[in-house]
Amino acid sequence: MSHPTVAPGTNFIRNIIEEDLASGKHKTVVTRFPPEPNGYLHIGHAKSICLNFGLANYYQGRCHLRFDDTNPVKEEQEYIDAIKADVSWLGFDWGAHEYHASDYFEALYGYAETLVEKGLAYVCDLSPEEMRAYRGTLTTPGKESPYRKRSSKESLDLLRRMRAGEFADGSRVLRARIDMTSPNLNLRDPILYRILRATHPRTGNAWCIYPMYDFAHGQSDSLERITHSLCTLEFQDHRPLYDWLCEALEIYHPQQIEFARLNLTYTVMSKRRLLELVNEKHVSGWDDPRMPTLSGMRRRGFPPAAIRTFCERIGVGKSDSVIDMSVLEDCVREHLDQTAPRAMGVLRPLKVTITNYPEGQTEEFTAARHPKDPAMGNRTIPFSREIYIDQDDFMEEPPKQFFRLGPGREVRLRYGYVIRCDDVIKDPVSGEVIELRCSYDAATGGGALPEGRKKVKGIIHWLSVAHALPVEVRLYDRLFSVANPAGVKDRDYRELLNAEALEALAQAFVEPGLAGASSGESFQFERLGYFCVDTKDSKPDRLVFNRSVTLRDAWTKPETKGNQP
RNA sequence: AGGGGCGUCGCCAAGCGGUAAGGCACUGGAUUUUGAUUCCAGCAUUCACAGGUUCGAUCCCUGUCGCCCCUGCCA
Repeated sequence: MSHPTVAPGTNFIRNIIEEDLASGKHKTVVTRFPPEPNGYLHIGHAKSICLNFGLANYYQGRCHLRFDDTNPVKEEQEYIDAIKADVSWLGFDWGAHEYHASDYFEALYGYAETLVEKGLAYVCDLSPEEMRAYRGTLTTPGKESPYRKRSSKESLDLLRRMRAGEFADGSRVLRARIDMTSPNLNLRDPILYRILRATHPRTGNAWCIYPMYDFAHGQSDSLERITHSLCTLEFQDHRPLYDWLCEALEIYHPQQIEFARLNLTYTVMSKRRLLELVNEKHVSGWDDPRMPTLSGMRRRGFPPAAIRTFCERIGVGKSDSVIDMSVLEDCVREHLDQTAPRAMGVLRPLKVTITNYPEGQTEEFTAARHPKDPAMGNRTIPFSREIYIDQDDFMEEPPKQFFRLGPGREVRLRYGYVIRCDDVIKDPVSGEVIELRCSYDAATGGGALPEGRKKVKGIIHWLSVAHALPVEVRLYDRLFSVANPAGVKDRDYRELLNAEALEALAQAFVEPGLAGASSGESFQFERLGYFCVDTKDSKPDRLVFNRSVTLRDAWTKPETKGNQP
């Protein structure tokens, strides 16, 4: 089905599957990824996708993509399309197995009549407020609805008329007859069907009653012969109901297994909050590169393979956990380091004049596209009298540990000459350093080091002013300024957004060789990080690069790296 | 005594009665024309705590403590 991914590590779910296969309970593994199309997929969904598809692949079974579309007021076709695109991009193929809970509406309704006929469900006329009052509380039992004693015959008639549209929205519901005194609230005669007049993305106005999650999910699993139904921890309390319904209906009974959802530092994972960030324009959209959505990460330049590696690396368990963002960043670097061609880019240009280099002269240096992959070939980099270096690579009063450029200091231009800073030119008004006047050592070209010459420790990137390609670079960082924005008491998470998560640099430059870079293509800007051509705003004559992630940096002090707890 | 879960290194996570894998982070050091990569080395005498069973317990039993989830006609 899908191309092989990372071999799954051992975890409690695999152990269960191994036992089921060994005991003969199952001969094959059938899983499913069941998104509700009410938002875009995020990295938390990726964990579930990789788990479900990964398990199916590993055991040579199959994994279905099933939309849990039972609430038409929140669901949209746009989300269905986006979800499919994201799952494909992540590298998984559901083949012919695309399903929708709405495909089963007729079958589900049939199950409802069956339950009524068996005396296991009834139509209840309590109002929502009354229903709440009758439900009891966490510590006190509920009360039975007066409609609970309704005959099967009457309930069946009412159910059919509910479907026929004879009653107003919210006026009646179908309930399972279980136990109003159960300590598990989900078993206090849960609602199975509600009356709701809303246009469904797929069934249009064919229905005015819709099944609840509990009466759709497990039944869909059963119809599809899912062997292992994996869901997140908050559904643990629903499992007794899942089981009760399969038993009551006497249908194929899949096994529900719960695992902990993913939490990542410096971001939020709830669809509600992500939707708010989009609607309130805190970000440019679901695919804003700062978002933890798959579409955001795609635009940010994260390779799908890196996300798969990440999902494998974090493991699967049942304890609430928060994964450090550095784990994801490491996965991204790991993949990009191997695949991204190198190039030089100057983010905040500082002009340098090589005073002893002939005016009008140009020469070209040759450099490998990748230090470890000769197959990627070479590139040529033009050099001339005036170059740009990054402002960060010069300090007027450098500390001893700083081995880049400073007054009177020497530094090596990557792939080029060793230069010495002779003069620092400042703006007479602002005092800002606006130009450096340096001299070069002609004997050091292309990395050469003449006999007896002291080795230069610092190496910096640069670009010839006359040849540099002007581009826009967008520096992205973590969305929030605190590790757990959703967990900060008395502060709305929106107040904790990292104002520096996006910095657009309109005056940046890159090697002329990048002129033809294609949309989405990734490069490593040497010494800076990985950058990709933005898929939305970049134009052939005005490239826009997004920073995917910085390089590891042993120089920048830890406290300035944004790693506070 | 509402119910359901969870508690192994800063963050994840293996482990399933025989004496604590691995990853991230961090700290040293080597290589390096990216302060990158790579490479070596270090990093839990201890598994929430207290008892018990056992020759032996992170793994079994009992109790305690801590954290998470559950009172939508959401999923």
